[in-house]
This record gives sequence, structure tokens and C-alpha cells, in this order.
Amino acid sequence: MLEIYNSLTRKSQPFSPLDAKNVRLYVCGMTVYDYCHIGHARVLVVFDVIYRYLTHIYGADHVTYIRNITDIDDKIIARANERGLNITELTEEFITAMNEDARALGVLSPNQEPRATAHMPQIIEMIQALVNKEYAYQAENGDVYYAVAKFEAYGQLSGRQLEDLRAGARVAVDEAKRDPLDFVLWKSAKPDEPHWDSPWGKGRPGWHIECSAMSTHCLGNHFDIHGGGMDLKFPHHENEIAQSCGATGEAFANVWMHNGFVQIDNEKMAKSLGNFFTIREVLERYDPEVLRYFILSSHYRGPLNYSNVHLDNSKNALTTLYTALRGIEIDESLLAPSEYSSRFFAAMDNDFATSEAQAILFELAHEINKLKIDQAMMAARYATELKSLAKLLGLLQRDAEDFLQAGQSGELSADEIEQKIAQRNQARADKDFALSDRIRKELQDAGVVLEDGAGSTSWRRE
RNA sequence: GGCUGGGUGGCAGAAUGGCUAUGCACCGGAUUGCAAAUCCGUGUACCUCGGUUCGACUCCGGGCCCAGCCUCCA
Repeated sequence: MLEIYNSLTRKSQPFSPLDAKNVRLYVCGMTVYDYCHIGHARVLVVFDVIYRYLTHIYGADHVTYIRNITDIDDKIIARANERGLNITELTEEFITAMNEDARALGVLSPNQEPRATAHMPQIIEMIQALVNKEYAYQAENGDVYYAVAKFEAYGQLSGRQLEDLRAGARVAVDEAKRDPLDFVLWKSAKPDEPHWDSPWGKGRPGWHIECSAMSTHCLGNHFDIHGGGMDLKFPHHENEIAQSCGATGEAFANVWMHNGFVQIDNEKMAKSLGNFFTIREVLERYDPEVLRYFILSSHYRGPLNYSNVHLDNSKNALTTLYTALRGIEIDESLLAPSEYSSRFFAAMDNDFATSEAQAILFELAHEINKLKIDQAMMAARYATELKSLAKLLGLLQRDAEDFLQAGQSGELSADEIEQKIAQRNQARADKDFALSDRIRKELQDAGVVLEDGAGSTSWRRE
């Protein structure tokens, strides 16, 4: 039985979907004005695994996963201006880049990736509903604000009281607002800013409304899971609840999930601190699967401390797993879930304990290595099981040799390596071990490790 | 100040009221022409102070420390 930690109730609860034939998941995706960093990689990978696992439980056609794209906001406008582009040129560029990054990381496509700019009618409709119900008002300056005090449950997600928020408010008081906590739903356009027509004049949506409008539009008023990074809990998600519940009068998401931050030297990785890495920078040095493995090596709610040492560690771990699979013919017809599968599922059922699930993969690899010696059939059976479990994490789906021998440009080519190996094996046949060892050393210096097996020599890159 | 999480062996990272996590690294052995891989094996822990208990790393309470949010942010 799957249990999920719900940020709303602050405890783990058995998950039961509103409709098991259509489990609905919405995740706040990216605001597209720059390349994705490792923090974004974490959201992508974590929710990809959640999506995979829900699909495993409820069936491929019974999960709807929506990950939105915010393609209009202040930062986008500012960045487009800096670069002399219109906002569409800018956002298209980074949406393409994001999709490349996601694909490299083995992230499955969500069922839909709705964009804010393509949902203006839904956004305006929701704001109108809020105005009609007097949850929102248009101020003197033309902006439309949400009147936070009107929504009784405000603060339930983040565990805050309105009074505490007011006391701690560091927001410069905006004269147009009735209450400093009110937030903007519709911003009237300044000259030269991108804008859309609305009942409140030309303008653009505020930051939070697009997610309320798109999730409702794609999944209905009331759905199962809403996720995103920790930092979105307040104010973004708190405001979404206020907007959606206010507008529809119905419950919104049942379960709220928030993934923890990526840190560097135990400090939050953030653009403002200048200590972030983009996904593509990391992929220049590491195989994308290594990054994926690393992300899944800690629980999604905890912090994830990034460092090269940790990625090296992940690479070694993945090498161990692929080595076990090496040379074994995967045969789906052999698949017979064993005790390892039950333990793997038990781990995943426990709020997606991926690091624990990974541990099971190693035990399977261990088992395979032992069986490999004289029970090929059993080894193949477990290897098939290993691969099928790992698939739920989006790992180990490549051919083992492909992973182990994957290299960077500028290194020795596979052909060159094979030639050296042939020379060395000739030397070995001639008992010229001095030459043989020289060739081994030469390859080793080039980052290639040789492994002499029975009758043949295999190799991998370090 | 308010609100969230968290403090486990050299590093990373889980579970659990009494018994082995797991990975990487390290050490010893097997194996190898030499290696690598693999197998076998050893070692290193549970922030602190109280309490509950026959027994707590695991439950409860106080303290200390760390990170995050309260302002754009995955």
C-alpha cells in the first residue's frame, strides 16, 4: 500500500486516488528564462519516478501527469529585454533546452505541458470568478489583487497565521493593496510590455494564477497530487489553494508533495548566491545516468548535497550494477518477481524511498554475480528482474557495455582500444608479459581498464 | 521572532523498540602470469541531557547545532 507524506497534513498517509482509473498529478515546472540547473533536474527526476511508480501501480493509461511551463513573468520580460528578443523567442529557446536536458536524464514526457500564455481565457475566467465572489478586487492602479483575509483557510499549507505573516512581512507596503498580504492576480501592462486584453484592461497574469487555472483546466477542480520544490510551498502553493478553492468552492489537491533542495557545501544552491550548476555543465563531465542515480540516492524530501566526490561515488555504484548485468541476455519471459521485488516495492511504497530501493538493486546484483558462475539461467532470471525494477527508477536501461564504455570525445576510440587489446593478447600468447603489461599501463593511463576473462578481454572506461 | 525539515560509522545514506542496511572508500583472504572484476571476511555509528521500558539509535520531554521558508526561486 503506497503511503505518501502530505505537506498539507504533515504526515504520511495511505494514498487513495479519487479515481483509480485516472490518477491525477500536477507538478509546477519551470519558468523558462534560463538553462535548468541541478535543482530543476531534481524536480524533473523525482516526479518522473513518482509518475513511473504510480503508473506501475495503477496502469499505464490510468495516470495523468501534468507539468506546466510558466512562459510569462517579470523575469522573462526583463531577460528578453536584456537580450533584445521578444518573449516568445526567449522562452522557445529555453523550452527547447529544457526538453533536451529532460530527455538526457531519461525523464518521461508528461501527458501535457501546458503553457501560461496558451491559457489566458482560463486564467481570466478564474480571476473573474474570484472577483465575482469578492475574493478579489481591482485596485486604483488597475491591478487585480486577491484579498487574502477573505479566505479563511489561508495559511493551512505553510502552517502560518495571517498575524505572523503581517508581523514578519518584509514586503514593501504597496499602497494599492488593501492588505500587505494581498497578492496580484492581474498586473496592468506598462507601455511596451507584453499584454493580453481582459475585463480589467490590458495586462498579464500574476505569478500564481496560471498554475491554478491550468491545473483546474487539465485535471478538474479536485485532483490527487500537486507537487513542486520546497520553496514553492509558500507563497506559491498557499496562493494556489486560495485561488482555486476560492474560485471553484471545491477542494483542490488532496496531497501536496515538496522535494528538498540541492545544496552545495550545505548551503542552498541558488542563482542569487551564485553557486549553481546547470544540468548541461554537469553533463559535460558526467554521464546523465550518473546524475540521475545521484539524485535518487537520497530521499526526495531531504537535502541533496552536490559535489564531484558524490557524483564519482554514484558513477562507481552504477558501474557495479552494470557490471553485474554485463554479458547476460535479458529475457522478459524469464521474469519471475522474487523476494527482492517485494522488498523493492515495499521501499517505494514508503513515500518513495528511492535510496532504500537502490540498496535492493545491489543485493540483486550481488546475487547475479554469484549465480553467473555456474547457473546462467538463474542469473539471467535475476538480471531480468534487476532491470525491470531499475526501470521504475529510470536506471539501468542501457546495454551494459554501452554504459561501461561510454566515453568523451578526444579519448581513444573503441577501435583503437580493440587494436591495443589484440596486440596485448598476442603478447600474452607469446608470454611477453613485459609488453603485455606496458600496453595495459598505456591504456590505463588513457582511462581504460582491461579485464581478462575466460578466453576474451573486455574493457571499460573509468 | 514565527513556521518547516533534519542531526547515524571515513564519506553518502536507510530501516528498526531487543538481531546484518546498502553503496563508495579502507583492510585481510580467495582468484589472476600481473591486474581488473567478482567472491568470502574484518573494522569503524547512531548530537546532548533526562524520562518511559526487562531493554532505545529507534518512543516522550528539555537543550544544543544545521538547513530552508516568511521577498523572486525547483
